[in-house]
Amino acid sequence: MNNKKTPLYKQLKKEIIQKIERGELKPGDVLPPERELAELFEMSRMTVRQAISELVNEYILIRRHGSGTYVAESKIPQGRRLKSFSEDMRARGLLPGSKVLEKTIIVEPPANMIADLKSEGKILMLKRLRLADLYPLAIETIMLPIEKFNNLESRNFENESLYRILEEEYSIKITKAQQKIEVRMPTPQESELLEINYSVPVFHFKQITFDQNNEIFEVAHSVYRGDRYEINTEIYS
Amino acid sequence: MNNKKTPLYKQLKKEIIQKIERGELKPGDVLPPERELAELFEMSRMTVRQAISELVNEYILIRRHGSGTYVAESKIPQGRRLKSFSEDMRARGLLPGSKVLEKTIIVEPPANMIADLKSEGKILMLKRLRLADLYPLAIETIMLPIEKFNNLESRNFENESLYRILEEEYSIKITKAQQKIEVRMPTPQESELLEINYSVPVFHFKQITFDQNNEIFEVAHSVYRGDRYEINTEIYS
DNA sequence: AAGTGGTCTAGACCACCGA
DNA sequence: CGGTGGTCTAGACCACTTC
Repeated sequence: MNNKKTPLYKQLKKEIIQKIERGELKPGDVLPPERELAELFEMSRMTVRQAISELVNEYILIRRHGSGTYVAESKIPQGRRLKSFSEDMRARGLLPGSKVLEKTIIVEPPANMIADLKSEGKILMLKRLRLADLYPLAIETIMLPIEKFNNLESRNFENESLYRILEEEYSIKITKAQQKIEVRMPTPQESELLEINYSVPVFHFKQITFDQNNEIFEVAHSVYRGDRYEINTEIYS
Repeated sequence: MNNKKTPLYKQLKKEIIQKIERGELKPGDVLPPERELAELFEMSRMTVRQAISELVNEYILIRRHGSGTYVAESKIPQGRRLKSFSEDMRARGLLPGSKVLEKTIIVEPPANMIADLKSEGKILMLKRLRLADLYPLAIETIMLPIEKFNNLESRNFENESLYRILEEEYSIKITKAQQKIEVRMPTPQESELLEINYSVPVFHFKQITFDQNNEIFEVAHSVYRGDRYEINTEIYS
């Protein structure tokens, strides 16, 4: 057997996810029946069901009563995928751009972000104006615990993708993000930076991003112009 | 026993939700231990756990290992499931309500909804003011092709769930919805109905809903107060 | 009819929390 | 320590899909 501390159903979950990642199971493929998996992995059917149930909740598998369990067609519904600003813009047919407004190392995060970043160490704060086809579209403020990312503060960020750097050079895999979306009026500073009238409302996104170990590695606040941005999404029952 | 067709765990789920709705269980309250619920409702503990697990997934309950199971506080993030207004409110710990503003049968849908409803027949337009804890929170305008739903126009809708009627009496299964979310300022009529100042921005949701045959059965526009509503969501890579 | 997932039982032992 | 939720078993029968 494997690690005795890890629950059996989590081991099976991992096994299935890896088969999907390695391409041995492709979208639309059928999984072996639950009874067979139980025999194969030497666990009871209820334990198999717990593993599968969690994967179904994560939209990775789909159950069809009387038919079988299948790998979901598109793991995550279109428009609900976690996208970087650049990816998002490209998907909308716009040219992404970036202008660094601030890049500082701080000890205390701002009051409105402190709740999520109960950090013990220093924090890199990166504030960027985000452009779409050369026009300002959003203001993005990102907080990263600098202790996890040696030398990250020396990077430029003007035209580099932060997520690409984290993934390729710091082996961070982004898995999940929690997002709150509010609507409000812009502050005077925001309306100036975004070049909008004070009467144009904005989206305010507050995002907490998790890595492969389910640890928070980023807290981001973004303010988007309400007159030039809309959210498109698909939801399922 | 109750209805023999309904699974036991769903009966228990309903029981718990009703206790929350009636105020017998308030946010932060402890549920009876699983073993006690099992005895009380004459079912096995695993069945109790299935009911509770689903409510935990819907962010209605929270489990604390070694301590107990609690009713979630209203600020807890909600999932990415397709929810009716009532379900959404319940998940936030608020009491849903409804007031019909308009219920008419029309031939031509309004210009801003026509694109999605290339309908050949008549349309039922239902406009409701949606309440949370008795205060106005949203204005919802729903268009349904009336030819598909015989006699639906005779229903009251004041305190009936539209989705429940469609599901139970017309065998419609809701599978998917496409949503656009914009932010804008309210019209004078909207700010009056929602009881907000003209300077409070609003969310504008435009939703197209699909049934089990992937056919559009509903087009809905909803306008939510920006000062009292926020979207909570999880996204995955 | 055969095979699949859906529901359910009556136990067992482990891991964590709080007094 | 006792009580809680967390994991797990080895069955059983039901409901649905597919042939």
